[in-house]
Amino acid sequence: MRDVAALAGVSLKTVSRVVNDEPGVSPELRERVRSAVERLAYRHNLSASSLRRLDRRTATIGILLENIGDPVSSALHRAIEDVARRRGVVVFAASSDESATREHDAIGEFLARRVDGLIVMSASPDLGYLRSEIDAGTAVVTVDRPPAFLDVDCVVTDNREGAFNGTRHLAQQGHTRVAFLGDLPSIWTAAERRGGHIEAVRDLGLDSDPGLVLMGLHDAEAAAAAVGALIAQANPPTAILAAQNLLTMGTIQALRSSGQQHNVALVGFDDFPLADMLEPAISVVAQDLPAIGARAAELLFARMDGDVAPARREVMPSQLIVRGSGEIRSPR
Amino acid sequence: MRDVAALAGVSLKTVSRVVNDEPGVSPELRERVRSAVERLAYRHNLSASSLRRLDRRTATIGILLENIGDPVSSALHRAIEDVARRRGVVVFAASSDESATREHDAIGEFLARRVDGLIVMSASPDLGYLRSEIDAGTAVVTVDRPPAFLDVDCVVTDNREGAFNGTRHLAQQGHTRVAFLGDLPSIWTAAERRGGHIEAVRDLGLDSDPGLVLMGLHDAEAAAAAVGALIAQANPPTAILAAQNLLTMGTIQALRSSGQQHNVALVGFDDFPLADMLEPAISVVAQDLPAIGARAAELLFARMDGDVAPARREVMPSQLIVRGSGEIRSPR
DNA sequence: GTAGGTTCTGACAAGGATGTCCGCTCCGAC
DNA sequence: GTCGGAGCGGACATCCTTGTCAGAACCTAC
Repeated sequence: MRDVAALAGVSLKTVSRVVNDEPGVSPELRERVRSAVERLAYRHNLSASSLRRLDRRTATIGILLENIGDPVSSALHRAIEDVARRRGVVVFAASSDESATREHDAIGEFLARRVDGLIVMSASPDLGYLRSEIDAGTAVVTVDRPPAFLDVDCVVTDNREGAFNGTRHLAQQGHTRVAFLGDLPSIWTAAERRGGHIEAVRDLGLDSDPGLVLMGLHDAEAAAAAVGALIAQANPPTAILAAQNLLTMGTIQALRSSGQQHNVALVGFDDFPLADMLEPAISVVAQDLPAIGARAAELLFARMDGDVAPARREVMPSQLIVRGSGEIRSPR
Repeated sequence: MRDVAALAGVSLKTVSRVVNDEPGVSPELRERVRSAVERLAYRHNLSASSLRRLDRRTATIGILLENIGDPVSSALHRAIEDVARRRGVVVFAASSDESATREHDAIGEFLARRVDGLIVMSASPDLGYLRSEIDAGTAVVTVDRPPAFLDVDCVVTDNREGAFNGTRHLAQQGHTRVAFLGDLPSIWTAAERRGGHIEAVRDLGLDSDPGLVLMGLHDAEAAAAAVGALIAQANPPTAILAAQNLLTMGTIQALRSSGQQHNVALVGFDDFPLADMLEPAISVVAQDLPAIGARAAELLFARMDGDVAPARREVMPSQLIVRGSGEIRSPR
């Protein structure tokens, strides 16, 4: 910066004025400074700048998702990026892998770099440790799940209603024995979806066999094994609600390998590419991930802009997409 | 930090020593400082730290991919994250959407925040502008594509060989009219894959009808339309090499909607979930994305650690996965 | 008792930038 | 001729840390 000032024949302060687009610099001088910047390949140091400036902003946010390599997380990430980019804000991203300590560590790294805000798909049973950071001015919003022991905005899908609708849809095809496959019960969405399913079972008078509600399935293999066991039993379910992306995949595999894909009805949770190219095509309860991500980012930026309204919980609807697998009728 | 020092009854420097795990502090004092840090919820400011310290490191890297929401980019991102995390390095991520200016802008934002390194899937026809940054100490590695007009490490798949193998595989099933669907010709991988295909056509004496080589297809819809037109023509191809993720999807759609999925052979590029659940299951040329991402990150960190060897180009093999669609034999 | 070494600690400058404040020049308007 | 305001410069404090280096405290050995 000193070199730029020297080359342009102006003072440090004037360079700063030009770099920050502050008024009080004539167009010619502005141009002279810019060309000196160009010539010297000078790059503004945002760290030093944000250290000094009064608002202390770094124009940086951190996002912590379950796994930035999976379709759900990366769809959210992309949506957030688009909103952030419009404001010149850059995004740190990390994966928790559903580990509270990984999450805690990653968020610590973000905070050490003085992010202006955090968007978190929390794996932690207690986000209370963020309270002091919020008091210190860091904005926080959670996505996909509400914040535990912390009063901040969140954006979630109506998982309960989504699962309810999925099970009801299966009931409408005549099924009474509907199995439910869920992720780890510690995950809020998994518990909510189970809740919605059980509600539907109760309200619609379906078979409430507890052996049909399987939780703790976290990947396709576990789901496939569970489905294999389910359909091999004496009184098997005639329909399945697979309440997560990977569980749907595993269910499809298991049904096909046992040749039951046209006999056992299936509704998945979360849409995926080529769902309509399978035989049968897979009916799903779809979340609107781009909308969730974008909304979370908007809420975050609103907070950063000084919004002090009470914490909001925004609930986004899910959509049942009918494709075939969910419309297989009960043989009984 | 001043408050921590005051509370612990030590000097600023001693707090710094504790925070940075430097030697020369007695265990009792260390403990006293730590508890003061805890009590005051003090958090080390890495920006200020990297500003002051001699190595000027921020423990931050930036990665620029085509689209962090798509499976290829997010798989690379995840692999890079895992390597970075082991070193306590945090990752900025952004999408170029194949726009050189978006890429340039995003990289500029990274550099203004003084990233230690960059991993770039470059959409730019000229990365020369990074030379001054490299001289200034920023490490750069490209993935998926080689760096244009810049002498840095890169990690790429052997696209040419992959496409060659795909087309040869189709030829081995008796096909002589093999269509090629490629992405924008400005994308290096697309051009390479076309090159591999054309080489195979020549070497194996296949029909070299230029009307069978379609480039500039960037999404599933474009591919579907192209395939629709191809198979409707008088002398249609009997096999298709779809040289990109989305183009494979579009091809599957088009073949199914015309009922030709069991008649026209198909080999895709890039594996995808449920490829083995389709009918026919889809044969693909698969890249090892986790390996590419991890390797790129390792090269980057090696450079950051002072490796000054000449720039390397690491070429990773692809793998032909046989599932059915590529083994449909030619009717002729 | 002194010399010589550890071991620990703190004062001070520096890193790249911004905010504040004052002062100067120049120009046009009255 | 005076005045006001725009445009610019310069000095200095400050942001939060770390590198340097001098010095204090303590021990060991002769």
